[in-house]
Amino acid sequence: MGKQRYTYDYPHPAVTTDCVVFGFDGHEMKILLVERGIEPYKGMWALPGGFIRMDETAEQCAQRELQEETGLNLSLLKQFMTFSEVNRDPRERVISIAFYALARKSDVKGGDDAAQARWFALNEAPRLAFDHDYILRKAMEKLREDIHFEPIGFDLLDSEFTMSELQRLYEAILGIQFDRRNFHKKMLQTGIIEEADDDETVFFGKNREMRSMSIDALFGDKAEEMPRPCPTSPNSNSRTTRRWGTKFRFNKRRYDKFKEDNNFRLEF
Amino acid sequence: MGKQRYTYDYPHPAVTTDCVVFGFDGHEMKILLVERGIEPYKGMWALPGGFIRMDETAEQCAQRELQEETGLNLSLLKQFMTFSEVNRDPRERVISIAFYALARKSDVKGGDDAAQARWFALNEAPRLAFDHDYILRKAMEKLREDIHFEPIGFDLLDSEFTMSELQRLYEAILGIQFDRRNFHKKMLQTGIIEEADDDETVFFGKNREMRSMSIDALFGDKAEEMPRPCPTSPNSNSRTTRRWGTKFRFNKRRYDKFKEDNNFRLEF
DNA sequence: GCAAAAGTGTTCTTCGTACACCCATGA
DNA sequence: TCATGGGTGTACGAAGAACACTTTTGC
Repeated sequence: MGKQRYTYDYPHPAVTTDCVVFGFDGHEMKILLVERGIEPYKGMWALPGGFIRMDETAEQCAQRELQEETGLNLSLLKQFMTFSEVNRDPRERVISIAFYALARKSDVKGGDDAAQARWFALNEAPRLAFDHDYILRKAMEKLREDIHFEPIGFDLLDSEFTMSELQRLYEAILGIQFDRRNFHKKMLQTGIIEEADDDETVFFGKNREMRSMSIDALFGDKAEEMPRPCPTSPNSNSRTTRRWGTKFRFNKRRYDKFKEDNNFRLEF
Repeated sequence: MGKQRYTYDYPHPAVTTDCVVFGFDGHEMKILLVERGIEPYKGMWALPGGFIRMDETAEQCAQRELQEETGLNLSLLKQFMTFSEVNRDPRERVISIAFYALARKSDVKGGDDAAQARWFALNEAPRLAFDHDYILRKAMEKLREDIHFEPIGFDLLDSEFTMSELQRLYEAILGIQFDRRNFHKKMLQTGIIEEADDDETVFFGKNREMRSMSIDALFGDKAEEMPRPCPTSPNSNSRTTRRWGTKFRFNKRRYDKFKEDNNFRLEF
């Protein structure tokens, strides 16, 4: 059959989505790139993405393209900016709606169904096709902003994680160093993470009187009567007194309540 | 000459920009709407905006359309979200890149070059065409977020303003009430506004030691040796001892420095 | 003259931040 | 055994938040 063509009274730009997928391997931030198989920029690395279809939203398009090109199926894609420079694509006028997404550690390690997709450490990424370097930088800026208000860090870790992993993650995203003790206290104090040791919910930290925490800084304050594992009493079920490598998990329920209490504003 | 038409191998959506223009009359938030002169939604109110041209960016398009439809020429348009629902326009597939902008009090009062443009109080706005009610709500959410980090409030006031005006503005945007004294102190303490009384720059507040201010709250703290107009000494040039209606102005230079000192993160 | 808005300081509480030592693990 | 990383608490200073009375202006 003959090639179908589409005609309009006025010129229309093409519209694509591009997706910046962040990952964290426990030590540094990674991004997922695909190698372009066709011109333009054939052979260069680029953000996964592609042209929007007429029957899908930008969100659906980004998710589909990500799945097709990298094998990753991430449901939480966050739109952060639309790029509309006139000559950003040599073929024709292309406007790109950009998203970022967060992949779990397991995705980063296992990953790469698609042969042409690869994880790169942020500072080892090659130059990208089109204006994707710029898009990437904007995504990183947005991620830094968002982490002040959303507990996005947890989407980058496995469901159970150590406090040090969490701290390294925040340090990697924000590019600053935290005091270990202050970070630990601050995180517990919010009440949105809990010890994952036993199955029963141990109530750590105080939950009341929580206003706003300046993020800059995720550090402690005065420890206030928090129940702690007493090392003297022999813990029955775990024979080896495991005091190291304590695992924590994110408590979504408590986070939602916390946000509600604080007028939906949460600042780490 | 015959009607020119534009043809593509693959279907292309139409792309528009829409612009949410906020204003503040000293007491409540306003938005600028235009009445639609053509179908669809003829006669309804809508956000100013229109189709993008092939030789302009989305930002340029938004600025141009705003000028054409309302007579306002605002240079600071902030892109906040792109709307891509499949059926948001009955004519064809239309993707809209949305911006918000801030107009000064004088623009709100004088305004309306265009016959079909009008300012509405936020809570008195009619139902809007297309999905513009939704876009408006998203713009308001974004404005609330942004005010934590940017001194956008000042773009809504004239260059000189009273502390009460500023407070009413913040209260209108954030939907909360502040303690007058705490607000006053907090604002001066940041050092980014100064008294506009004399021409000479009076150094108000302290500029050092400024980390992060939780916004929720723009209130005071301990007053710290700030030079204040002494009411006993007769002020020479103004015969009437004017203690009320003190005007302030925004100090951009000091704001930039402040931001730099704080790693480009500013939280009110 | 009365009501409504603007101007101004102090105190207490909470939070941020700096800081040091011990224990476990693995090379 | 030595180096590295994890685990834990306290004390001080800054910032947040609550609070009342007086002066002016406009009706």
